Amino acid sequence: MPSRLIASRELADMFKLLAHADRLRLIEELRAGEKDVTGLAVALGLPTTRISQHLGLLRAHRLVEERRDGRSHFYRLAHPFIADWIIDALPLVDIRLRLKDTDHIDAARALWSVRDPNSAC
Amino acid sequence: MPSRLIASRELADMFKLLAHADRLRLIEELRAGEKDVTGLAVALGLPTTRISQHLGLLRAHRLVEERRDGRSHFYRLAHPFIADWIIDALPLVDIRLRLKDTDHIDAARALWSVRDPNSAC
DNA sequence: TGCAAGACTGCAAAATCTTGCAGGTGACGA
DNA sequence: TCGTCACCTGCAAGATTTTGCAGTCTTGCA
Repeated sequence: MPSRLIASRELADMFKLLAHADRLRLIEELRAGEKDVTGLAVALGLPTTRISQHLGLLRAHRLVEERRDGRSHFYRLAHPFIADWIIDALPLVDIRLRLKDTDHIDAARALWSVRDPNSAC
Repeated sequence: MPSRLIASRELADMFKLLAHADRLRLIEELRAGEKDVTGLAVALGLPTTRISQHLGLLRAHRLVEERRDGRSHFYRLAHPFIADWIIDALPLVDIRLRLKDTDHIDAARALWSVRDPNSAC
């Protein structure tokens, strides 16, 4: 099989993994550092079961790493660079929407770019 | 609705659009310049109907633009930057696979990065 | 040891995507 | 005008994802 085809499929798999708002928000949360499942569930306002399922996917594809401490499971980004790369896509979202007013994209960029994401909403 | 949530959803929509090997290959083909539907179908070895459907999606989200000339419809990338951004993700694919041997990813990077993609396979 | 907290997994229903096919539109040439 | 070429759209079957729920596992603590 040609390299070109392999690369497309592998890339598509990774895009598929990121093609869910919950999982993008998880990556965003983890950008600030490791967090346990309950903490993430509270931050996103979702049931822990769902968070756990998403984390299971991200973990299976080695985008996050797990550390256990007592009863808690702490997760962190395996490669924080991915968060920066996602931020790079914001201009494309902007374009895609063809907004006259790009304020909320700018706001989002600021939120994703801020040192401590939890200081803003 | 918070900006953060909007951005996640819009980003997820765009990732979803890119989460298909055929569509990634279309973007790759168009990186070299505009091409008509039949040309793309031949390049990818797929039926024109399917190509047309994929292009319809990409067009609806303004990732490609169309120009008609006689019976042919020529497509081009609305924002060629997207192809560069996709190339930036190859290291993540690499990591995701945790390959001992990254040769075929290197080969893919070379293919995506080459000036004229049609000179290589 | 018994119980509860924190998290994971399996499963099935619901939602979403993909794909081929049948049929339709507009442009070109005889 | 008629036929063909290049392409698009609608639709339904099939495949894949998402989601909630029930049940399980491990750890900490009394």
